[in-house]
Amino acid sequence: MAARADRLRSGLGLSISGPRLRRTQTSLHDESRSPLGRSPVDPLPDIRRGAAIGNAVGFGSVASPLGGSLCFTTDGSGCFWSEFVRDVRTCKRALRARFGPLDERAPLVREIAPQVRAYFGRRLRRFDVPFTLAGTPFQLEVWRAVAHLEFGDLVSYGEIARAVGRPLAHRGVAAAMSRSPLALLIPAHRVIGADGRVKGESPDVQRRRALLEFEGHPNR
DNA sequence: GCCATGGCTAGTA
DNA sequence: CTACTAGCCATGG
Repeated sequence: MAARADRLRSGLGLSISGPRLRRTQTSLHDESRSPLGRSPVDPLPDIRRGAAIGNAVGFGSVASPLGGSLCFTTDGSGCFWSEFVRDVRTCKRALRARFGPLDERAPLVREIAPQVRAYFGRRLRRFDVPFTLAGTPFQLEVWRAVAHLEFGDLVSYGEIARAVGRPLAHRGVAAAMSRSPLALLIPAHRVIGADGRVKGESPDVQRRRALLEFEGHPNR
């Protein structure tokens, strides 16, 4: 398991990779072209919890320099959902309706929030947090591989496909990306087309572009 | 199982 | 550079 992840990490990020941790200040506060890509209320529909229900669901939010905030939820063993939202209150309301009371002081929340802040401050290369993911075996492998990408890395769908041992499954990788339950924490924005451009046409691409710009890759 | 649908790709024009 | 084409693949209905 670990061997594959390591192989992946060392093998990735070289072909299309660009500058790392370079300082680029951008006008991401501009709400007119909001990078959030989703309405404040719709992020919850497809949350699937992988673990058993026990304690209250943990909740955390961190204001983002891209606008809005990154909100996330945790259960006993890991983070199982994260998304950029415009309005935290609305998000919390929806989450409570779905999961009941939220625990904003859960240990995992206290562990993850600082990392998110560090990322926004450009002080974090890669998130190191436990996930509770529900998905097909293929999705889990792909998500895990992508989670190893670091700040500023760029790889193609095909490279991820090769990394998980399915050299021709690039389209499957794309599908898995679009279904990732963890925005930012699983850095799907670092996976782009082999031609070096951001793929897709949903409003979601704006957010990925904004994140890439934040990480030093303008004009993608 | 068949079919449509994508955050795809490499090749060709 | 763009446009089109024929492959390729994991899901979900």
